[in-house]
Amino acid sequence: MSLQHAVLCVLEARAMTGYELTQFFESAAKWVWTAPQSQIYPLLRQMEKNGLIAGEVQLRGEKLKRTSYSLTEEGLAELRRWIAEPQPEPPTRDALLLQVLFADLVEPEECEAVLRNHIAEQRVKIRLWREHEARLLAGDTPLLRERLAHRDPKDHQRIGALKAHVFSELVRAAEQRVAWAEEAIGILHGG
Amino acid sequence: MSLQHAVLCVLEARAMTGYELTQFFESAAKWVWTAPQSQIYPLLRQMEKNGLIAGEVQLRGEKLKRTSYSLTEEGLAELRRWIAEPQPEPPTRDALLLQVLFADLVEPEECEAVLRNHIAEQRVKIRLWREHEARLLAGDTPLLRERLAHRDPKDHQRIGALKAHVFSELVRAAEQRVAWAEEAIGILHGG
DNA sequence: TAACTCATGTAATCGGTTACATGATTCG
DNA sequence: CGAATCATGTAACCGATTACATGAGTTA
Repeated sequence: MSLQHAVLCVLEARAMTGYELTQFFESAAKWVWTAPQSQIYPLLRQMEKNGLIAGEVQLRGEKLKRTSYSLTEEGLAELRRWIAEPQPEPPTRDALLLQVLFADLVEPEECEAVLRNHIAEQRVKIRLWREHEARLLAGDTPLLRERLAHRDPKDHQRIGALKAHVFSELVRAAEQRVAWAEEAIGILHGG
Repeated sequence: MSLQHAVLCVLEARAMTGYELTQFFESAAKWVWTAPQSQIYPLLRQMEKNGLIAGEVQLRGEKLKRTSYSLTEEGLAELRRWIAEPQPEPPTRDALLLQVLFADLVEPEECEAVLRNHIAEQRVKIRLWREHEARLLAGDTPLLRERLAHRDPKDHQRIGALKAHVFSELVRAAEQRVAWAEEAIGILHGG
């Protein structure tokens, strides 16, 4: 259950409600972890039960309650432990590579269409990640600001650079993938 | 259920038993799709029920039966359909990137250890994939030979090149990842 | 004969996906 | 007033993981 640690990461910046976390994790492509709304709420209750986070019920209007969750000491300790521990590498399961591996079963044009579709999707992601990278380098995302607020100012630049570096990896990986797909199209047509 | 299509891919080369398929999909790192043994047998029965594959019971010795599965017409048609259809891109869920994103919560040395561990793992994979790539270019893997046997000889070179290109992507992606991790270590120490 | 490989099975559990449901509040 | 947003929930299902179990055939 690694969403748990992704949630701990986000809550380290500031307390959030299930709704806010949902928006965060459903804005899929933009970030490094994704989760649907239906996973968030049960997980939050479970994490609270385990003492990793603490919920504070607030009132909005007359009847509407919302629960804002924040990290406990225990939650922060668990997060630190997790960050410093090597995680098992996920098994490879890549549908596109499988499709290209057996591309000789279909017409070259069919495979080319699949690859071009992939290229287009990667380019969308590249654009989003690049924007995010630039904003991180400028120290300009809301979450980053809130995190920096309780860190030593002399570390601010380094922290921002490290975060931006993460998104530069996403960008470079996607660019590499685009270049590869273009080469594959060449080979398809007997290049 | 995409393991289904990975199984169809493998069976297109030649008929196999559940045991053979298990070995194929459990030799994890080497290939582009992974699955544990417990997934294989139930899936094969289900695929047979759906008419995608046909099982032929063979005898080994007195009592020992084994079932060898091969593609049906329907299975091949489904495989062709799947290969030519764009697959939804998997959501990003990258533990290492998450760890580096929040590396400022731990000591730089702790994060460096995680990154060095990652680099070592990538290097192992790179070596395996490179070997496989070379063998594919030489037309030298058992499965490739069996596939080429029932394809037009004038296409052999192109098919091998395309398959090798897939593994070159795995290699390049892993190399990129290594380079990135090394840069990250530099930034960690305030470079 | 003991160890290893061949060969097939099941059950519990987990994390994630899809889909549906409900009601309050705010905004145009 | 109606639409959009805020806010939380549940249930069925799927693919994958872990772990355990069984027995026949082969080899040293």
